[in-house]
Amino acid sequence: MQNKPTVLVVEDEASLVTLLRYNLERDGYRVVEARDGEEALIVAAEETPDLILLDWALPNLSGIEVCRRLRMRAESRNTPIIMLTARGEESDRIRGLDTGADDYVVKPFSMTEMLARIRAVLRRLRPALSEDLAEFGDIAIDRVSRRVRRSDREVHLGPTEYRLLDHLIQHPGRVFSREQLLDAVWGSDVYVEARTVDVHIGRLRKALIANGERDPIRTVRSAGYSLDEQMKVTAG
Amino acid sequence: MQNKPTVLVVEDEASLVTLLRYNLERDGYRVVEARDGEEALIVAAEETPDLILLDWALPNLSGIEVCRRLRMRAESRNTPIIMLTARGEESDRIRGLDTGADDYVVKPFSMTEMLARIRAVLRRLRPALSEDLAEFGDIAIDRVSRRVRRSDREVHLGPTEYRLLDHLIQHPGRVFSREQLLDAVWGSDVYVEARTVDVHIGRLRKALIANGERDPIRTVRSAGYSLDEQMKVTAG
DNA sequence: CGCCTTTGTTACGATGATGTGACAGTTTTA
DNA sequence: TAAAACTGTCACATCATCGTAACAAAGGCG
Repeated sequence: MQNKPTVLVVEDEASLVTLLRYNLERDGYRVVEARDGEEALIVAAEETPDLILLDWALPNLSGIEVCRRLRMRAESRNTPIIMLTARGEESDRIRGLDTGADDYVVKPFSMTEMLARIRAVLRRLRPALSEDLAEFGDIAIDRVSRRVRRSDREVHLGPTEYRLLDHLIQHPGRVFSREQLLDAVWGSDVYVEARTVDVHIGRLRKALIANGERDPIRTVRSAGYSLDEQMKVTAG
Repeated sequence: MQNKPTVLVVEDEASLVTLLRYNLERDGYRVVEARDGEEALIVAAEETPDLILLDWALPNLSGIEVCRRLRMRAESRNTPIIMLTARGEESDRIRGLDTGADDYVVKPFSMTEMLARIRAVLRRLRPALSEDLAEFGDIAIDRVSRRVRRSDREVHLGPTEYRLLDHLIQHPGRVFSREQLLDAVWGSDVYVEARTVDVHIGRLRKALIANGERDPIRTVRSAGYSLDEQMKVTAG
């Protein structure tokens, strides 16, 4: 399956969570849940979601407080947040969006509108995610037709190698540990050996350099892997 | 390719209209114009455009009001609408999405971005509006007579296979998951096994390659099916 | 240079996804 | 109303892909 954007839904009303999950998954997102503020902070750290839907009224920690704390952490500082508020709770702070949220939606909302908001926010803040086409040097990956090409040559990748490349290409140059890659590409719920990542990196390399091209993947000893930004300039 | 999609541009600033028309036509669209809200409603009814670009600030009727009214009419209920808003009208953007716009663009915008948005919205929402004739490589499907032919040979398809091909051909190259196909072809309310899609894909293939022609359908392991764009160029 | 850690690579059994024929039930056609 | 067409599901064969262990190679360090 494609590398889906992950959405964290923080909401205590179970029926609403179910509804959101159904529609979000149908629109191509991966959904993770949290019931209250504390859980939200934990899950946000574990999953590093691409977007957070945050209910304003939560048990334990208020939505605003969660929002504030998320904004203080390095890994979620730039994660888009959409606030859910009930009619009548629209204080000026929310209207001004100065709580750190990027948008807000008033309950009850139409699902069409919610999905449009999500697309809009993601597009504004995470262009790489909503792009149908991602390129890195002479490597291009088309997420619609699910094809990978390297300088006019079609490259065949297995599902895992495809997701792996997709993830790497979303953060060019950034080094990912094996654990991070397992979380992002395999999913945080599956248990596989960290060394398995090596094997798939190997398979990905093999497919990408089949024509004697330069290896686009950089190994960072005792740290992990990344796309090699050198390649962009040195490529030939 | 099919008939050109029609785009209705609702905008009172003449220079912007000219610019949009030029670029849209270059990208293969047919362009019709309206200067104000009233005219927009009239033209929308006459032309039944495939997409509407709607300025938020208009003489006569505000963009939001136009949007609301368009949404109330049967013939434009499902027409995608992209709102144009000026910087600083950000909060109105939210109301715009409430009203039923599918996307919005903040002025000033880059033309590249605008064209990309248009493609994205059309790709997401257009299946409803179909041309009478669709072609893909040497395959042609006539929606009026409900006939399918492959290079001068008439191909007989059952109802489900016909709808399946019809859906695939509307987004050539795009990979659909089994679930997406069930939603689109069977309807979102029926419950059938995902594997049923495989069987019908098989039947569709069998009918299409009865004369030993190339298989136009691509299987993407663990993802779904798509029309194989390679076929267009490789076909003989 | 030896020793240890880390990474690359291969082989292989297990798992999972897909293609296809058969079949029973249902709908449409003649 | 009988025949034909169509539908959804299953069973089974086949093939791709997966995860892991094992070993080779490379790097780091004294």
